[in-house]
Amino acid sequence: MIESAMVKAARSILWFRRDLRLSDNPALLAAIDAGTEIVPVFILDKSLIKTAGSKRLAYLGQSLRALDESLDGALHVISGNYIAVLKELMQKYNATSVHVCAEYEPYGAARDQKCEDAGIPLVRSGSPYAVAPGRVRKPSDGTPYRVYTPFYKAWCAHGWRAPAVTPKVIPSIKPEGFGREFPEWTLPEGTQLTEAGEKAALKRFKYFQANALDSYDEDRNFSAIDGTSKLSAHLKWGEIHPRTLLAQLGESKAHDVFRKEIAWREFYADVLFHNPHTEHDYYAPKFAQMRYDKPEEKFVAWCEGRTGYPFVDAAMRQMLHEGWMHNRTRMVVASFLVKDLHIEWQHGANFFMEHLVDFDVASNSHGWQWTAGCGTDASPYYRIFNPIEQGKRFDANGDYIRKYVPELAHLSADEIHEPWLAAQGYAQGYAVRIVDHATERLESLARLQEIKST
DNA sequence: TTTTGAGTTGTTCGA
DNA sequence: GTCGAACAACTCAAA
Repeated sequence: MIESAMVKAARSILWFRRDLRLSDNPALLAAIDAGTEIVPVFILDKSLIKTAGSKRLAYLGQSLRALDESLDGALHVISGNYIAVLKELMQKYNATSVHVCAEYEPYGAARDQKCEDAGIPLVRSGSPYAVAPGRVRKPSDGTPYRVYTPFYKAWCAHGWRAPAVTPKVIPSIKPEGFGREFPEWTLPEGTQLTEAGEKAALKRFKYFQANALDSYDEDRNFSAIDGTSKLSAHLKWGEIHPRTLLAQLGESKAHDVFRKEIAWREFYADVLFHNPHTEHDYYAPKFAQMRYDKPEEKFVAWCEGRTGYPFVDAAMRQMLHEGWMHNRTRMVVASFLVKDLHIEWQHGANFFMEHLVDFDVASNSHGWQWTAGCGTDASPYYRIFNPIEQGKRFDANGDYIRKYVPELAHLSADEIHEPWLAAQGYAQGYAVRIVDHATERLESLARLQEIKST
């Protein structure tokens, strides 16, 4: 009796990072278990703010407000160096442990290591994944997988836990006279983001389940259809956990395709965990030897969505406007940058990092590398997206283009993918093509030829 | 150790 | 318009 009372007298800190939710949160449960009271905190570290663009920061600000509301105003939000802030909090509240959700990507893993080196008693519970990076390995020799399909099979066979319970009562300490440094991040004029927070995430998942999940295998490719889950930002910030999603999936084709998308996120997290340098470097080193062009005027045109290729420009403007881009068009714009403009993937990846609300370092770096052909799967050298054909195939009516490129809104479905063939194609000031796709495709193949078997 | 089959998302050309 | 073949060679996983 006395002993358990003494154990329970401890206070614990719950350090939120990318797990901004209360349900299915093992670190929260561990923190409650470890102390009579918990101190929930989010730390605004400079390095976090430096790498996130205004849209991601605005989303984060919203998500923190939502988390604070569900904690009944108990969330401490503090600017400063994470080690200094944690030490201060531990002293102030006489806390003996700091509970976190483990992180595995280079920045997060290094940060947590620094905390431990500085004497912070971190207790890791759970991870942002159904299966933590490093767990799925080849049975033959224990090394990690480098190919997706066998990884997926092994990942399924490994399995995952059922979602954790949601605590009924969270005995948290409210900040008094400090710790309420909620950022006033505002959006650039004209931008519009999806709603942030755990409630919004669950609402979106339910909507997706009711309206799009059963036709996901087909509809997810069409950029004008709301056929994807749009859960990426919620997953990025941990407003919902992949376990929660997986627990709701069945065995149909459509459900399996969605499960595979979740597994892609985990595969790339695993690949980056085992190869931290591939955050910025080539997974296939020989691609570093290829001839590339410097990011100059054409790169700027790509960034601003005025390449003269309607599908590419619509996609880039969608990202600038919403902080999100459809999966299909992410590949199209990436292929265009790397194979039509011959610019290294890192420039595109950095631009995505600045503008995507859902930016995830593993998915981003390896998604780009897949398109560039230097990533994990041995991409056939001839896989070069045709931006015109992709538009015709996946946005046949041109609705997606019309929505984001008003200079083309007056064109019919037959004209909109090739304004250069339409009499009124440039009547509203649309940009002239910066390159010729057929020419640049051949150029790209020629440059690839130069690094063949080197 | 050797062998074999397979590898997210495409495009073009010619019949 | 539709359809199948061709487009390199290599690496990986597993038998």
